Order: sequence, then structure tokens, then C-alpha cells
Amino acid sequence: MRTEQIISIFKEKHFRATPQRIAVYKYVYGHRTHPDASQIYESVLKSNPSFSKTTVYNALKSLCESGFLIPVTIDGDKIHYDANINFHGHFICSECGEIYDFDVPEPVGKGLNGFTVTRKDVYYSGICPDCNNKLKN
Amino acid sequence: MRTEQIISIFKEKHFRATPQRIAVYKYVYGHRTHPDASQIYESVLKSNPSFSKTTVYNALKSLCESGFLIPVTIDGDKIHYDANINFHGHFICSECGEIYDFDVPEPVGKGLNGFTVTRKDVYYSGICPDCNNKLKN
DNA sequence: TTCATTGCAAAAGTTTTGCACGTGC
DNA sequence: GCACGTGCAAAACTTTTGCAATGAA
Repeated sequence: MRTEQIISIFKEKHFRATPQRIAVYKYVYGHRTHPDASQIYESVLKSNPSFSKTTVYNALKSLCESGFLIPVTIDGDKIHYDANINFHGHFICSECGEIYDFDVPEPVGKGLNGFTVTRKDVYYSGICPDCNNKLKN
Repeated sequence: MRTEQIISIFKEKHFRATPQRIAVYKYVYGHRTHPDASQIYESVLKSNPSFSKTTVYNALKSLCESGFLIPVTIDGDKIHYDANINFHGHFICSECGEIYDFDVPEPVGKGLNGFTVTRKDVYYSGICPDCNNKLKN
């Protein structure tokens, strides 16, 4: 996504458009690999050596709260980030750790009267095709 | 669950029945609050002051691998544990952090040819009824 | 007996915090 | 200008690791 476009969608939501936030969002938007904070930090640092890790954490948190990114907590360890905010499922391979997107209808929970639901996530885990092939040989 | 019963289901799966593993499982089975490792460690320690934290981590990991417990990674930070291994959804309140169970049909993902799926999780987040009431007043 | 499990301390790693400084609006 | 974001270092946490000692089968 172009920088001007990012600034534009940030301003629509009254989200302060700092260079750090723009760089973080641009990276996650352009790399659909569900990177975690460290990967984002290290990648963003290459073009912007002055950015601090704290700021990347702050930016990611704010971007999630404002709905620009989705936090993926599938591995119980690091948090991964996804710029695809359309509803979809996430699959994690327990062999290689890779996270894949997949299509799945939004699940409809029962007995949640009085609950306000702001986000739904569907996580699968298992073995991905690549690792399945490697394990066969 | 009675200790003898726990030993029995452990042995069925050739899962070594150490006092530590029994105590950890009994605690999680009896407290359906989705505790995390620290809460489990501190609670188990009251009756068994000699147990170490490492062992609690080892036990939880083994219990998950053998299918006695389910790891709940809904908060991206700590891992919570659930002894209810029947399929169900988890709701986390972003205000109080409480995790609730709810009924939901197993989601059916598409386009996962070649993937081996070993676990499915449905996570919701939002505001629980208690916190909704508190926020109204 | 034997090998998996335990326990301790220390390490590794992620995320948070406090506070002074800088900057977008 | 002012509120909010940034940056640094240090702290707080959870989880892992290495290795000797212990105990379940």
C-alpha cells in the first residue's frame, strides 16, 4: 500500500500518522506471513535504523486497537500480526511453525446472552502439506 | 476426580503416573477457571510444597501432548489450561481477563487439502456480562 | 534396574514500564 | 501549544534449558 493511502486511512480513524506507525503497518500489510513483533522490528529497522523496539510494540498495540491489524495468538508464545482484517481462519503447523490462512464461515456461539463479542478467531493446528511430505520420506 | 481414577486413565495411555502429574491434573480438572501455569503452580504448592515450577511446566506440556488437557492460547500472553476436552469455544473478557466456555459447532475450514488437522479452537473476545453491568453504572 | 521424570538455578525471550524528549495535528 | 507518540534502559514475566538426582514401572 502506498504511504499516502496509509496516511489517508489512518486519518479517517483519527489515528496519528507517525512515520513509525506507517512503516510498521506497511510492512505487515506487505508481508502476509503473520510476522511477530521481533520480525517486524528487525525488518522495519533496515530502512529506519532509529526506530526502537518499544515503539514497534506500541505501534502494533495501537494498530490492533484501532482495527488496522489483527493479533494472532495461535502459538501461545509470541503474538503474530495480520493485516487481512476480513474474517478467516488460521492454521499453524506444529512442525515448522508456519501460519496459513484458510476460509471458514464465522462460527455462531450459543448461550452468550449479555456478552458483547468484538472479535472471533478460528485456529487450527496440525501438519502442513510441506511437512507432511517431508515426514513421508 | 479421585486419585485412583486419574492413575487409571493415565495408565490406559501409558502415561507415567507421578504424584506431580496427578496433582496438576486433579487441580485443573477440579477448577474449571482455565488457570495458567503460575496459578496451577501456586495452588498445587499449597498441598505439595516440594513441587518445582519446572515440573509443573513439564507436567502441563506432557498432559497436553497426551490429550488430557487443552492449551488455551486466547490471550497471547500466558497459556491457560482446560480439562474439558469436549469441543467448545472460549470467550475472554478484555476488561477482567476472565475466560468463559460456550457452545459452538465445530467450524469446517475450506481449502485445507494436504493439511492434517489435529486441533480446532474457536476464540471470542469482548466484554462479559459482569463487566458490561459495571460499565453501565 | 532402567529410563523417564523431577528439581534447581540460570538463561532465554517476549512484553511492559517509567520518564524525559520529540513531534503530529 | 499540547497532547500523544517515541526512545532508552531496566524491569517484569513466562517459559526453556542443562544436568545431577530421584523414583515409577
